[in-house]
Amino acid sequence: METRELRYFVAVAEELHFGRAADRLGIAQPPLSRTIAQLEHRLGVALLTRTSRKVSLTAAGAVLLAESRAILGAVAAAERRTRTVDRPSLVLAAKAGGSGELLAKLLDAYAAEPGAVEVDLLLCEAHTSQPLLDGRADVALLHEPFDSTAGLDVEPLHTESQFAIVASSHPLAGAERLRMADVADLPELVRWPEPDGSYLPGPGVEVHNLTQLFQLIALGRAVAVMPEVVRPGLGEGLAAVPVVDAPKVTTVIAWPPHSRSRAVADLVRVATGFS
Amino acid sequence: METRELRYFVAVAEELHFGRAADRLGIAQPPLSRTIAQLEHRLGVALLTRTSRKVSLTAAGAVLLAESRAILGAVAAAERRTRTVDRPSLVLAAKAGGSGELLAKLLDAYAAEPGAVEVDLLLCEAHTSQPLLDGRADVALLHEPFDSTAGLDVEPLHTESQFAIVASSHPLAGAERLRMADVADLPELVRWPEPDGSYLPGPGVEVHNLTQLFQLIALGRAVAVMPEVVRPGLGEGLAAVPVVDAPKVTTVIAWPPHSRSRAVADLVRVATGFS
DNA sequence: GGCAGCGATACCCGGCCGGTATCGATACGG
DNA sequence: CCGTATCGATACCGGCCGGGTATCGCTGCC
Repeated sequence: METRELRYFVAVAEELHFGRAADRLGIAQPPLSRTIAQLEHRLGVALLTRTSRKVSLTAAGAVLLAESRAILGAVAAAERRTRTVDRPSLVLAAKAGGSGELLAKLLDAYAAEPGAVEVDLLLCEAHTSQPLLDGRADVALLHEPFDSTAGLDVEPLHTESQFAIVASSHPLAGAERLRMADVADLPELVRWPEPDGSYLPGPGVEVHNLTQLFQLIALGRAVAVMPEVVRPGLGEGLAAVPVVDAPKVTTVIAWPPHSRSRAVADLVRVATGFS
Repeated sequence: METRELRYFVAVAEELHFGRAADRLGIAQPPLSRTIAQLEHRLGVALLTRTSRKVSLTAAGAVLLAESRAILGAVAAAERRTRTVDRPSLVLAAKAGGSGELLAKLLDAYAAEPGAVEVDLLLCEAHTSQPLLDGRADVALLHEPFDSTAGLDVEPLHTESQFAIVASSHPLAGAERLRMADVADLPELVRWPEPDGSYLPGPGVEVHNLTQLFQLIALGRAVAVMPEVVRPGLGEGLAAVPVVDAPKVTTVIAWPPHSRSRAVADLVRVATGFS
């Protein structure tokens, strides 16, 4: 299996449409059809079921899609790491708006290290682990249990409890403390995007980032349960009420398991040092 | 980067010789030279330094070699998992001669599970984690701290202390208990192969598997420190003496982080259930 | 039943992959 | 010090494969 075939397959599996997939790949549709057919032939398994109106994934196709994404991510990561080995630098992914203070402390402490290299920040709206898997980043600050840490090495840094963020005018804003049951079935709960950027069907507003979320909450259109770190970022018109039985959130530093980078090891050591 | 290029590069990086690498790949030397040169050109980095007498890896080349091995392993794994999704089966890697009883218990308990699939055993001489990384196995029984568990999800099953295995006629055979210092610099210690099958230079006999090792020990040519599990497999002429300060050995069950297989989850649950 | 959308098929072209022949450099032996 | 063997690079050629256009066949829909 060549990465070209995997790229082609991922495009078709994601679009579920040969024409659009070919378009996205910048090639014509017939060679794409042919390549997928060859791939299926060599594997001896059907990856897609096609009628002339609809394309869908088989079980084998679903497996290969997941595997292919991981592989293509690893290839991109390998490429970047190979390219940048001579001019060392470090890309740190973090959630925009989250863990501001921790991040500042970490960057300062690391910069004071002997042999520290330049650190580039990659601020994500959501799915902070994604850049780690596709090679855009070397290290990430993640929040368990929200972010997936599958396939990554992690060290916990900090654990904190969660708060309900509501509009000041919301009936719950005056409460001393809340329980999950108090917020679990409010109609104003929101939906975050899936890793591929799509949204599962269901009730609640589709939300892209924290700023947008806070605006919605201030307007009384949404309610969210979030860790303590976001509190300093709350503006006017928002209130944070402790949710005593919400799961604790752990901030972890994560990196790819095979990382041999001196810089990553230093940063992790510094981070765990003052946790 | 195509997997073809990575396969070619790995061959050259491992052989450090274009001719032999081309031979191993079943192609002629000139296209191999050309492909590597193209790869370097596209990456904008030198991967190898060549004189007409010697080829060696650059820092970038060392990085790409490690990454490439992981990628090629992931590709092979993806292929096998995609192929076998419709006729589910499970390949379990374990060290030949190690953990025999635990293995039998595990297989029996899993077979009794509803929805259990066929389990194929892959018995390894050493480096049991390798088949997991290159896709030949779905689950493995590993022994920390001997086996590398980098990049794998693990659950500990069992911890045990270590014994020195010596010939009955050996001066140490009569001891009640030993310390690491007693065996650390015996001339009869052995060398195990590296993951690539080669042996680091140094003193001691090169050893391939347990049977061979036991034979060497019985002949008084070797001494080894090993976990308790091997005891039942010891034959005549061998003695096991506790080494009180040797690191504890933990048997773990390990699987690739992105595994979505129902069968793997079941097996892990069964294994951790009776640990 | 005509039509539009979509994947498959047929066929052609150009580039790339792999082959052979050879060169240039280097270590080594006489 | 020079001949020689070894090894990677270069030059050049042929065939295959990846990508293009044109078209077919099927299917759901007005």
